[in-house]
Amino acid sequence: MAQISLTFPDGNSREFDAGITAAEIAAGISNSLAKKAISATVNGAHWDLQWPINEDAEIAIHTMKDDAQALELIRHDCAHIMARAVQEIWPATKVTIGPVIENGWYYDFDREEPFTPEDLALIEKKMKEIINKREPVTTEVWERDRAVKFYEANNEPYKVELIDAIPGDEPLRMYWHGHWQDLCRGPHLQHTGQVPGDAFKLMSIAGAYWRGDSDRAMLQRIYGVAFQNKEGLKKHLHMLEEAAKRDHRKLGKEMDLFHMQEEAPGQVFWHPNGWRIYTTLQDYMRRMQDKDGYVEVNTPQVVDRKLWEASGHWDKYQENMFIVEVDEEHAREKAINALKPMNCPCHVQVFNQGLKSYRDLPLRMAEFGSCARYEPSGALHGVMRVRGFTQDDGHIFCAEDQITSETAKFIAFLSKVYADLGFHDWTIKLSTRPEKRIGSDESWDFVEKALGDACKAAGYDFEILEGEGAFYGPKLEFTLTDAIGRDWQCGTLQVDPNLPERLDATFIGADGAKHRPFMLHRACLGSFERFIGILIEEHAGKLPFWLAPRQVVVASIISDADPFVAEVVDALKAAGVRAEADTRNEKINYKVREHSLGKVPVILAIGMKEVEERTVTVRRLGEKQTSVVSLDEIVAELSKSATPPDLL
RNA sequence: GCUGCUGUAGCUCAGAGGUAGAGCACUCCCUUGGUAAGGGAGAGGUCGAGAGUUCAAUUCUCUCCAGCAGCACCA
Repeated sequence: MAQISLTFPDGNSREFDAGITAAEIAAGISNSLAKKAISATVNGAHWDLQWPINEDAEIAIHTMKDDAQALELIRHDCAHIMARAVQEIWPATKVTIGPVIENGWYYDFDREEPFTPEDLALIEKKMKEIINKREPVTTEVWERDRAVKFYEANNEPYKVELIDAIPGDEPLRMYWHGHWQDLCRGPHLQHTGQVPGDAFKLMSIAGAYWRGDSDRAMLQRIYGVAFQNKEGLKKHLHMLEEAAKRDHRKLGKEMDLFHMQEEAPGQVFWHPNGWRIYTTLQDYMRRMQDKDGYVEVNTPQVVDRKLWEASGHWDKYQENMFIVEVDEEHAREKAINALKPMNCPCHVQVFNQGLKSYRDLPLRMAEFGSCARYEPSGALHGVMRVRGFTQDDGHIFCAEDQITSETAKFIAFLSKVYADLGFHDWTIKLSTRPEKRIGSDESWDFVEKALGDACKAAGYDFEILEGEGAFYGPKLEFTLTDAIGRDWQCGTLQVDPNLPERLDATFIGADGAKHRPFMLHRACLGSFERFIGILIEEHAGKLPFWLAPRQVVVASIISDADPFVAEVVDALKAAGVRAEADTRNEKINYKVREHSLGKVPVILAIGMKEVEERTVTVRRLGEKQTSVVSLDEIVAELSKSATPPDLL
């Protein structure tokens, strides 16, 4: 028998017969390791304890203490155990796939009857039974024909289709959890009892297309989460509760920021409080862009389809545009317009007015452009995904040799804005040429390199998303991570040589000839609607003072203090602070509770003591402790807090 | 758009084949109270829209609209 040499994590190597399994190696080390082992890593690959090892390798044996491997196996075994449970309860159910995802797994089923929330409890109970049986997990490699015949005989057409999609040279692996069997890449645990029965939970049922294709069958997906122990599960469920508390739709109502209604689905009715945030943010962006050399423009909402045909949007996105038909009395033809879904074609029209010289470039054109897109109904989500929104849009018209420096300039701009808004954790992704594209490879080479170089020059690393670019050019995507670890793609910068061509934008070069400018599409916040949603969730409603719609409530403790309350409010307002009086006939407890729930950052309480001393008692949101400060002092302090970061 | 669920007072929700209820909010009265709900009274609803079944529908059925979760989509 051939010998192989295995190297352990401590650096020691030992000889073994080829074909030995990690389970056998573990057993050779100690009884307890044999029991505790869950899987191995063999030459970097996650390896099932049962799989033979046939060549020299570096090997490590894992136990539940190895988080990454443990979680993967627990979740993957949960998927199988859940599928087995479902088929035991409803034998006619067809199985499809069940991968591990963040925090858990899902499994897609084909079954006539829909699953109900009550079914989840049933399935969980059955899963616990299976776990308690501690049945062995076993695996075999099967011949293709045998596997296909097997699944055909068992009426599992989805599995047959999966086998067809697996490349011919890959072994087909069958796994058994007790008597139940599934086609699976593996690896898996040693027996069902290794899954912690108290650390998983079935979460929800949802529809999902077979193979993610909306033209194919709609399956039923069950989601679950699983961890190594009860505490992990508890922590996760707690995190979900926290996320629910931050939901901008809930906070939007509680803080009286905005509402939506049936008559205008996907569009926001901004209330005074929400509009405060919006205008504060917009004023800030306007100042920042102004400082960064942008000119601001404004372009029409309703634009004839001819322009959209010329830009190419009509072809591609007609379905998603709001169409406006105008039947003018004397017009021969009905005019067909569309609400603008984006601003770029209009910006090219502005650019095209008058001859442009190379001396005008780079021309940075910005618009807080209100756009309308007919988003599919199922995509709508609070203010995060809407049909009417305003982008902090901008287009930089430039020559090819300005792309790198303009990109670097934008990254610096964006980094300042994100920092001012409290986001320090963000990343860049570079999406490169897709399969279907226009333009020469040389031009793609150049532009992709320009974007990458600009990132590097600015000191930022980036991840490459191969083939994810737009058909006309590559793009940078800026993704920020919020306080509870969720990622939001906000900023973008896209190089576009196509639209200037289609809409015939030109400039006169130093050589006196006409040249085609490049266009850089760029946005920093993305849309105000969505970004405000993110801000609300990031801060759980407790916005930084300068962005808070209601900054200070001055509350009287006794009505004799009312005149001084009015004086304090006036002084704060004069100093640029959003202050309001609360002189209602209510106790201070009541007022504090109400304004705390309303996320007002500062409450100033005023009783007779304060009136006499011309002071205020300050209570900050989230703090129980109060402090007494003179009127002049608090006005100076809050006036500073209310100043936007770019004006400090 | 697809699958499933949901739609009752301003908000959060209960309820039932015989046309509705709670708490909070609101209005009025009493209370002037020192940091997360003081007491009392009152007003408030075409039960998402339309059609059907029924003696009778807000309740059952169908269609539509909107929302929620996920999928698909996101120039």
